[in-house]
Amino acid sequence: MMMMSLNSKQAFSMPHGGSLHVEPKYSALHSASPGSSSPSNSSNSEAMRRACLPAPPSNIFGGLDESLLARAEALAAVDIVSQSKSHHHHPPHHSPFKPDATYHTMNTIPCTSAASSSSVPISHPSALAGKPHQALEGELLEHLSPGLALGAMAGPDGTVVSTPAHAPHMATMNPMHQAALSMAHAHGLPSHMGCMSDVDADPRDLEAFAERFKQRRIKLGVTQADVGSALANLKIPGVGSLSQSTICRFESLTLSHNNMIALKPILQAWLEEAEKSHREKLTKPELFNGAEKKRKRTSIAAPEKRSLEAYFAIQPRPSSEKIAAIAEKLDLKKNVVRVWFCNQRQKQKRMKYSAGI
DNA sequence: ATGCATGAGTC
DNA sequence: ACTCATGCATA
Repeated sequence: MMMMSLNSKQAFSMPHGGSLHVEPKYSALHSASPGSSSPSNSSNSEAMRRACLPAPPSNIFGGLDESLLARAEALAAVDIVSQSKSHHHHPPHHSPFKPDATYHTMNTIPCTSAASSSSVPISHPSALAGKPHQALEGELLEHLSPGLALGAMAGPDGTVVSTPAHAPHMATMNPMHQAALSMAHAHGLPSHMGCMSDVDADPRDLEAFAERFKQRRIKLGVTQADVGSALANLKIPGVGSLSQSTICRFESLTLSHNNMIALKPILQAWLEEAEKSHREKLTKPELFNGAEKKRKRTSIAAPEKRSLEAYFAIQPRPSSEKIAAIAEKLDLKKNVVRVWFCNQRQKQKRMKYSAGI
């Protein structure tokens, strides 16, 4: 049984948790941070966020609650209307199943599929709305117009990526990083490149490395999935395999800053190993296999998603009750809604210098 | 490439 | 119950 595929992941997790504000190491005077308010970085960033978000100073919005919500809904509605563009040939797919398709099974088979492509036009629908709301409890739901959302046809197209064209940010974000992890240390490397240390955490370097990594990986004819599973063969203490998803996210810089930093040395180690092996025409395609059950992925229909986004813009951190209410309104399972909000928050935070928030 | 989900560690 | 790192499933 593959029992190692589980604990190996935790190797990178760091003990920073939510608001653990420690590890002030690293002289914070590397690269001047741009004007952009640093997104999320290590340690206390979370604490700060929390200290800022739940700030319902006065009820200046008291009377605006409704209008705000209405606006959110209007936005969602507009989306629906302005969707029938011109040429689109897609059957208005509506979730055929009730939002209850969430069966899961503990499947622990390492990646084995292959799929790799280039071009990474990352575009994220960052909802930049930070109105500290809170007084919109019951009303919040009273106003939602599920009829509108549900009634309107689901966007026939899958192209919902209305990239808000982010500015050509110059990178160099907050250099408030903490070195790599304790374990997972990259081993001695040839270092004949003379331009990178495995312990640096400069976003610019990360970006550069990710790019080089991808190119060289492709040159070696290795897929992201291959890299993921090959990682286990490196025998680095505490480092097991990773999924294609993670490799992909690393290459596209869609991981958190900390995560990028933690993974870099490992992937760098792999790259060097792979190139070495390649030179000597020696490959070690060690792959395991396993076959178990599958998991059905819940699919939230476009209309519901729009409503969720509208709510998110108003209140990114709804209370449990609110979540339950929203879930009911949208006819979704509460847990699905909760997870959706979690993922949405995570997306907003993920690395990738989003324009100025 | 990404959406929805799980689980460990926190708070 | 949340954040974070990850992963399966899927477009």
